[in-house]
Amino acid sequence: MNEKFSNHLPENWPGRFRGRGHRVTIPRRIILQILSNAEKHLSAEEIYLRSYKLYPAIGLTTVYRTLDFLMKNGLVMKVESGEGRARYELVGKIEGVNCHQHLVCINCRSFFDTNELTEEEQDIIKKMKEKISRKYGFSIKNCILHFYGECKDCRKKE
Amino acid sequence: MNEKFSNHLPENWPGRFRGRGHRVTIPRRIILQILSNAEKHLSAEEIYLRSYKLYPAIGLTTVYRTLDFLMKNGLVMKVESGEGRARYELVGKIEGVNCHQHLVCINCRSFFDTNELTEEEQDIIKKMKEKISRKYGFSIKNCILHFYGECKDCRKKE
DNA sequence: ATGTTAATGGTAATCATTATCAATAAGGAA
DNA sequence: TTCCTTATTGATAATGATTACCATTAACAT
Repeated sequence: MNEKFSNHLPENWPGRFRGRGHRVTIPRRIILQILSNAEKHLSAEEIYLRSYKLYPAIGLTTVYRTLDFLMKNGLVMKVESGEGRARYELVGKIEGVNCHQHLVCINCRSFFDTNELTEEEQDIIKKMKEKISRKYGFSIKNCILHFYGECKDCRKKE
Repeated sequence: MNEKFSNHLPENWPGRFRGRGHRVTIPRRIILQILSNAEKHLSAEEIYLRSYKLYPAIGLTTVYRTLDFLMKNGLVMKVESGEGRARYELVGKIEGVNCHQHLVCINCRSFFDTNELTEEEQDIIKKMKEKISRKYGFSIKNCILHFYGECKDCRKKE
């Protein structure tokens, strides 16, 4: 199992929801489960297909709505990187730095997820986060470093 | 004039195009001009509206196609940050680090562009870029650091 | 067990982006 | 300069992801 994708949910997420007038529903459970087992970042449609296997009553609309809901509650991050559709990933740890890197090919749009940050680099980013957070009054929940360029295959073909 | 947005085009971009069987056309000139004068990152539609003022014959399709063309030729970077539409910015310097930061509100989707990197931080990112570049055979042309969170206004409203 | 209302799911609508294709114009050759 | 080839354009239609709508359902506080 890829360590990078072994994120798990915060201890008592159901409690956090119930306390705020939100409900713990089957779609929410299922989608969180799928995201926490995912081996890569999934698109809404991929999540829908996997949910459907576990719970055929689910609708695509609900998937979108649930992802949005989870995002606004700090459990999920939405990532758009030029493919024409968004991908979603679980935010494993609310506290602490969680900034990995995405490589995007500007030609074929292929997409790699990497995690090459040293501790020193994570630290720099953490400080950056705090500085910007203070300055703009933003409560930053997550970050991603996007690198745009040409992938190995596309470079060969030119 | 905001220093951050005073990027200008590489010296002889028309020559670079002509040498490769590409043509220097009115839409390409105009769109590059608009991007190089832009005070912020523009969406395709915004670019279209500004182009239209200078050259009403232009079509929206051409704007999209031209942006794509300029992107693949390393002059423009496309950025998607969860608004539902992409934004485009000029790549001022092909060489050198050019990694600024985008703040995106996961609630109202507002978008800020900042440039708070110290020289030390730019340096760290440059090294990261080179490391990843080597490891994955990617020719990285640009990067952006995305911070996701809640903006000042949305935090007040809760 | 019950009532309130948050949440769901099917369908239709929206909106950004892309495909198509005939017409146009950039720029090398004569 | 004029002509020819073909890269590029622009209008329209098509696509595909995401969102709006609304009647129905089901969490969960009481």
